[in-house]
Formats: sequence, C-alpha cells, structure tokens
Amino acid sequence: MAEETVVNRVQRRRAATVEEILEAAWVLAAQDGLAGLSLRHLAGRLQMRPQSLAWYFPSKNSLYDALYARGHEDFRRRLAEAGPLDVPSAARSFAAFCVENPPRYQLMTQRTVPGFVPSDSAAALARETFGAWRRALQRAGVNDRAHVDVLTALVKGLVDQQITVDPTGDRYLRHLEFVIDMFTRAVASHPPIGAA
Amino acid sequence: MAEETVVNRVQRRRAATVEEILEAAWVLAAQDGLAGLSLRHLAGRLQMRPQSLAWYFPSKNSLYDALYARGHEDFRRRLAEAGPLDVPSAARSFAAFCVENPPRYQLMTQRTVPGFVPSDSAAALARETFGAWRRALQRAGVNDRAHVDVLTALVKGLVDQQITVDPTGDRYLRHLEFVIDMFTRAVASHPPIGAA
DNA sequence: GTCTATATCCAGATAGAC
DNA sequence: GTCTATCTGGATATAGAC
Repeated sequence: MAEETVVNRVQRRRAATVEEILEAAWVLAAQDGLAGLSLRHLAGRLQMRPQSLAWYFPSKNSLYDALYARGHEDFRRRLAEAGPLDVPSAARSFAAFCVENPPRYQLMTQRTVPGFVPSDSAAALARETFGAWRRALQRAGVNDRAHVDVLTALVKGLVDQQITVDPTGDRYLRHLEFVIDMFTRAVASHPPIGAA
Repeated sequence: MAEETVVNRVQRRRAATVEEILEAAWVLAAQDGLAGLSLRHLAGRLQMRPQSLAWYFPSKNSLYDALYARGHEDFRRRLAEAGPLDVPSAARSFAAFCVENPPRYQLMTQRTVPGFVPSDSAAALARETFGAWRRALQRAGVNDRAHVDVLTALVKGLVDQQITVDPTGDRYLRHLEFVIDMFTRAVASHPPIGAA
C-alpha cells in the first residue's frame, strides 16, 4: 500500500536523523567530557533548536540511553563479525574498541554520568553483549566466569590508564601482549580464587 | 606574641572548617556522583549559605582541586605509614585505598569531571605521590617503570570493575591475590615489552 | 566570616503555535 | 518536525550589612 510506503520513508528519515545526532554526540562527548554533554551545544552543532532535538530525545537521559545501547550493539556486532577468536585477538578487539572512542568506553563500562541509569531494555542489551563476550572467550578456551572477569578487568585496567594518563601515546597498551601472555600462562597453571 | 596566637587560632579554625567541607564533599560525591557535586547542596548540608562556602572555595574547580590534592596526600601518607612493603601488600594497599572512597579514586585516577584540570601545585603533588608509589615498588623489587605501569594498571582494572559492576561485593577484588601472583611470576621470567 | 540581595549565564524541561 | 516562549534551577560573581 502507498500508506505503508510513506510510513517507511518517514521512519527511514527519522532513523537517519537519529544517526546524525548520535554521531555528533560522540564527537561532543569527546570534546567536552561525557558528563559535560550539552543538548544545546549538540543542537547547535546540528543546526537545530534545542527544542527540535528534544523531539528525538526528550531528555538528556534518553540520549545517554541511546548512546549506551548503541555502544553495546556496536561491540556485539564487532565480535560477531570477527568470527572465532583466540584469547589474544579477543583481548585486542576489546582494547581497540575501547580506545577508539573513550567516551563510549566510559559510558559503557563506568558510572561517571551523574543520574544516568540505563533503561531496562538497554541493560538487557548490555547483558546480551557481555554474554557474547563470554561465549567468545569460551570458544577460545577460557571456560569459567572467574577467568573471564579477570581478563576483562586486566584489559580494562590497561585501557583506562592509557586513556587517562597518555591519551595520544601507547604507554600502557604496549604492554597488552605481555599481559595477555601472563594471563594465558597463569590460567593454564593456577586457577583463580573463586573459580568454578 | 598575643597577635601571633590570635592568627594561629584563626588559621586553625579555618583549617577545621575546610576539613568539614572536604569531608562532606566526599559524602555528597558518593551520593550524587563526583561530577554531580553541587556547591549549593554542599552548603546546605553544612548549614551555610552558598556564598559563605564560597569564602573557602570560590569556585567548584577550587573545591575539586582541594579534593584532588587531599586524595594524593592521603595516599602518600598511607604509603609512608605502612613502611617497607612487598609487592602483594603494596598492591593490596592501593586497591584498599581506591575502593574505600570511590569518588576519590575516580577524581585521582580518571578524567570524568568535565572541565576539571588540576592546578600546577596539585599536579606536582600527584607526581610526588606517584614517585612515592614507584619507590615503594622499587624497594619491593619492581625495578623498571614498565613493571610499575603494568602492576598499577592491573590493580586499577580490578578496582574499577569492582566499583562499577559490583559495588557492594567482591566479584573482582577476590581475584587480587591471583593477579598479584600472576604478575610476580611473569615479571620474574619475562620482561614486559618496553622495559628498560 | 557569614549573611542578604541581586545579577548574569547556561542548562534542561515543557506548553503550545504552525 | 520545527519553531517561539517560558519555567525552573545551578554556577558564578559582586556589593555591601552585620
């Protein structure tokens, strides 16, 4: 029906605009800090009035929620597209994903935006993504959750220091291979406390 | 001289008030998020008008700066009082210090408060504290900076995940001994990339 | 040192015209 | 979908009484 087609066209247009908004939001977050995001600045950057932006995202929280959800979708897609991974390439994928967009990393893995709590649906998405990460590591031979938690934390520590202390260099991430190797050997010989 | 005594008394009184303010600020930061600190809320909690609080801290940035400096002083004192440490107890000290006051950890080791940049004097203090941390590890046998960086990042990763994902439990920090052990063995046999 | 009073600026949120 | 208009509130600043 013609009616259906018009609706689809409208939806596509809307989706494209949302896409533009999210893209600009990451850029602004990188400039002004994630918690410093301003809907006014964002609107200005997109050549619209703040009240027009509100038509797409009626609150700051709804924008953060969309960014949060999108981040988890992106990492999940990244994992899926990479196909089967071994431990080193899984760790490298995670680290690369984090440092390529620091505010996204911050939003997804920390709680630094005052008042922001992911919606139920976004939180469910995050759990699915963590499940995918866990299964990827499982296929790579990391079988219990304690090991997954340890590897995740170790890579996160390098990433976080890299972003905070040396955002343009490689002072911390250059030790990634060393840490991966250390982890692999340790897991092979000594199970972590609390392992299944 | 009597004059001198009055001055000292005034200074002590002022220092005590500053102490109260900082103490209340940590509490508020824990409640509302570090970046969500409000000078008005803080003043209200201390039974004073915002303009009176401004007599001690004329801007939000000056408050953050004092908190930042105080955090680094506290960790340095903690290290000094602990005396000579081995690697496990140094790592445990760092981890314990971080989780006992998450906003302090966040302010000291991350960049999540939009617009906050430590003053020169506070930054100098932070460097001194890092120097003390490095010397403490050196006395414990961790001799090159690359190893210090790796250990710091590994512990930070556990701490950060602990605070973010499981703030009331021990899901990540229970692996601290495992990680320390992994680090110690790895350093003994395989120097990190970029080591001196 | 603490207060009242006030003023500017910027932010987010909402109502409603077109 | 986009806009004008308006409301509320926080941050910052200044002048000046007590």
